[in-house]
Amino acid sequence: MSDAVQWLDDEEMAAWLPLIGLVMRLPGALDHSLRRDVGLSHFEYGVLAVLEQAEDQTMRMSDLAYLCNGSLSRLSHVARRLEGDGLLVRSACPTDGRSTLAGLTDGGRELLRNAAPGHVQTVRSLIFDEFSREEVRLLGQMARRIVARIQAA
Amino acid sequence: MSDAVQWLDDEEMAAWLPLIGLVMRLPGALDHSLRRDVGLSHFEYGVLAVLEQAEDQTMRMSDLAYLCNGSLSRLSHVARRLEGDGLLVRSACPTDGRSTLAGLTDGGRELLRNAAPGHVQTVRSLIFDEFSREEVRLLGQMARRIVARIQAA
DNA sequence: TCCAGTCTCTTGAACCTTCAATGAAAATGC
DNA sequence: GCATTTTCATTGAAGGTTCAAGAGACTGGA
Repeated sequence: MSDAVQWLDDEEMAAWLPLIGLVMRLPGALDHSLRRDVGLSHFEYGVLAVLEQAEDQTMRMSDLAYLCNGSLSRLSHVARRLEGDGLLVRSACPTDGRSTLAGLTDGGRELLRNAAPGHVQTVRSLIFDEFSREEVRLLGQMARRIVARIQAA
Repeated sequence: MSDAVQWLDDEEMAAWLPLIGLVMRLPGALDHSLRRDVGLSHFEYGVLAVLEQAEDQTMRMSDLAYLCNGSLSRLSHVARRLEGDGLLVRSACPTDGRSTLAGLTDGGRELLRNAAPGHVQTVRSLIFDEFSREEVRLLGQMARRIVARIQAA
């Protein structure tokens, strides 16, 4: 029986612990600065930001959830709150009766315009000020490969 | 006035989006497999795992919270639940009346023994099976630098 | 010694996410 | 066509996290 566990060795541990630290602390850090500056969580900000890039600033809920790295249920709850705050509108999809389209409102656009500079500055100070061009490329590539693994699982 | 925003260019975006994807999806993935296998969240598992490595398998709540990448409040709530499940005990610190010591119970040790192999396997399949030795070293180093930035902020 | 300030931890309320159930519409298979 | 299955989205409940407040214990200076 070869069910012996291949434990993490010291080198692997020395990489794993900081990685866990990163994934556990970064969302909180982003939440904190966005909440302070514009009263939004990072996920809420992400929803609006993704929508802004979309054609007609409109997108199906499922696609939006996928691009925002969240569950459809989570997005649905968040969309209800954002809609209540006048930052987003939902409407029936004309071509598929099952789908709902989420669209950015003028209020949503304006909030993004106010929020974006501070958020970019936060992101720069946490990430891009620290790394060289080449390191940034590498970091992105590694993150992409891990996300692919997660999605495959 | 030089308050012009230095937006993220394409290369930076191409790194930032996957990194966000990573930090938003990895905790959920770890939660999911641990919840399925042993009924614990990743944070709960982390609390027990950190305790296991500690001297006397005992540690002050604040130190534990720090090493687990969570707030003291979060740890306090979690410790109450873990204590209720008999996985952990809290006791007064003999040398500092403000502090509380958290210690691993036999039940906690046993649960860890059951949970660890599957968890290591999950981590391997998501991270270490994907990267070379050198890449792993780099990933850890980058994560460490970002965490340092977060803590400095 | 005393007291103001700080540190450690807990608590309850508010809020958010997850999970499972549901309903409606579209696609599939016979 | 019709029944079945799958997809899309919402909902309410359960459970977890955050935030602000507060209790108790230590510290250092007057």
